[in-house]
Amino acid sequence: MNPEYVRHKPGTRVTATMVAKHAGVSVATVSLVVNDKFRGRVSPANVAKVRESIAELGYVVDRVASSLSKGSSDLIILIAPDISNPYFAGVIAGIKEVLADRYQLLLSVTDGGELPRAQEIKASLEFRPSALLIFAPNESFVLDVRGHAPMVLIDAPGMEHVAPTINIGIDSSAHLLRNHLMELGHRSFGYLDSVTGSRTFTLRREALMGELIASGGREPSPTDVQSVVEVDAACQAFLTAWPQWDAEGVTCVICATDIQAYGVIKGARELGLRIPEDLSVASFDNLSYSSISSPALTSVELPSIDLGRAAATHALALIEGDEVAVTHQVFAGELYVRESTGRPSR
Amino acid sequence: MNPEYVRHKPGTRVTATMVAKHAGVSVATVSLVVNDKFRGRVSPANVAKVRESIAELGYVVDRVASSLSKGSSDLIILIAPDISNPYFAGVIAGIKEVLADRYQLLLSVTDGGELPRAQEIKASLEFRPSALLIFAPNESFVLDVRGHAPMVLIDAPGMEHVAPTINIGIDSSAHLLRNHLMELGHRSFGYLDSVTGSRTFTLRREALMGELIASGGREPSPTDVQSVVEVDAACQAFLTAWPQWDAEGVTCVICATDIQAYGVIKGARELGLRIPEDLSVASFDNLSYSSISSPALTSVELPSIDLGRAAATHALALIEGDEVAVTHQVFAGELYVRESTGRPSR
DNA sequence: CTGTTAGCGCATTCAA
DNA sequence: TTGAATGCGCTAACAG
Repeated sequence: MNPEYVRHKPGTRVTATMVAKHAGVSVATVSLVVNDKFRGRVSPANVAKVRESIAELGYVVDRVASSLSKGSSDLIILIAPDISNPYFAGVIAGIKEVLADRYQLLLSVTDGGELPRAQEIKASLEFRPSALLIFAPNESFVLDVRGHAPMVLIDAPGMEHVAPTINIGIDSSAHLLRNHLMELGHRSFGYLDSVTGSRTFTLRREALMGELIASGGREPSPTDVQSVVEVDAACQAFLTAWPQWDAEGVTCVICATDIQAYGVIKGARELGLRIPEDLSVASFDNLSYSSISSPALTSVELPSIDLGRAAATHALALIEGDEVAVTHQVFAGELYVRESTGRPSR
Repeated sequence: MNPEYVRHKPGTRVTATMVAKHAGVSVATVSLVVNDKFRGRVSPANVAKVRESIAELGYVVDRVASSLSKGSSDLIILIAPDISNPYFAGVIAGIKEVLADRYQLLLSVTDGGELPRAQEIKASLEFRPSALLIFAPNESFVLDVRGHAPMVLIDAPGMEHVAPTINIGIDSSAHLLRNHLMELGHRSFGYLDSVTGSRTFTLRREALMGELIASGGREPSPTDVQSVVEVDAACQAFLTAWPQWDAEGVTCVICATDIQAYGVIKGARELGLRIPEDLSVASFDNLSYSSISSPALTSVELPSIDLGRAAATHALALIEGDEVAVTHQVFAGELYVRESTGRPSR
């Protein structure tokens, strides 16, 4: 009961026909004006009249009808598994930078910890997007969807044969981290994985643990420790796993993401463990918070903005129909050594 | 030159007509089946045939045409100023929880630090959304837009007369923080604001500084210290302001957001300032990282998930056309006192 | 139960 | 330079 509100009045919508009538021209003329295609096609007088009428009536183009007519919406859809990870902010920033005003970016966010499902992708396809950017898919369902719209995969190692892919240099990152940890003298490693078994995460684990074990390290049980990408969930997972890990001599815990590493730090604090004296912690992402956490976190940078930029650039090329020479790009990250890793004291 | 790719082939799109022909039925029947309205209207045999054809041909509904025909898209648009603030993740989670599968959530993200502009909102309107959720607007342009679609404002203090609004209890939050800081003995306060002069931020500052000054505190120059909501930007802003603040006896810096407080912590660390002995830091948001920062951050919780839930619930009610009794909700937050605030040593 | 038909609002022919 | 006509693919009302 707030009479002062201007409530939504269905049926009140202003159409091009109404504008045309108001301006004394035809719909075609209105269309030309709103689409900025009137040069040399519409008289200045009519352009002015149409613009006045648009302003006066408060007309906005119906993009739905427009898209139907044109056969495609100027929409690029990003399907991402878990926007709660601040890592995405960087990716999104990179994408938006490239798209500018040419395309609207639509985010289709799956639920926490879930992978993009076929359903999500189908639903996105319904919008007739100009292109699809899919983050960290792991299933072959992407195959079903090919051919419907230009598609670029982001952080999808092992799927380069399916569609153009922008990847993170997991192997080189893992290598950097391994060198660092082995040099410090660690030999027994716990690993906190992400629950979204997407390929990028299994690969982070495999690449790193593979290297560590090949160098003489070992991974004690439990080996299936995982959580969603949230501080508290990761903390819980760590607290549950720690007694066994501790018994088996773990001196270093590596996490799939920085956020989870924060959870481990939190858990370690609760247990009274000193970092890095009693336990070293390292992870992937290098979020900007990692330099001010307590202790500051040793982390491998995964260049988010670059990923976004490259994916968007690639998508634009596909839309334009250009033959794209490079269909697989990899961005390598750097290792940032901070306070959370040190020599094991035992 | 990757021949194995299935490239996007324009014109290949499968339509309901093709499905109908393939299944030996009419388009109307296909429509009924895909929209789950076939009970008692289509024979089981035909339902099966249609479903088979859909699977075989890989048909997906054209939501654009569907929306045009129905007169409305099942789309709810969230216009947000700065998705890089992890605070949004909570809001989005709350919204998605309520919308479930009934509506698609479209995020229209403005550029870093920018407010939702009229342009953004106009562009969103073009999609014929079922509802609009607008985060932290500050301009009266919202007035121009009223009546086009159901609209709910989030974190928009002072705009309750424009549209239904879901707010944070800034006053009570400021009050809690003031009590805490005055009790500790602080009297001279620096304030690091957000650049997006949206009403929620100016209010955070006014409410808090107003109370502090009324209680005998003071705000030294510079008073216009602000940054975007990013760690490094905030760090820079702090480093620039600090010499003067220091000279004028500032013992406590308050930030508009946790992220910015992390920047202050980072800057203080660079300067060799001990927190809280030399400087206390507090802020608004209470992100989950604030409990593991170094030092852990004293912060006022602003309940993000509740905001999202309430906004979505309200939007659904507006869409259904229900007369909504409560058009203005406020969610109060709690104060979390941690290590970053203490008695001033001078 | 099923098919036919008439728009939805716009962009784009094609004539004038 | 302009306007009338056609169709984008689908849904809803209707007639069968």
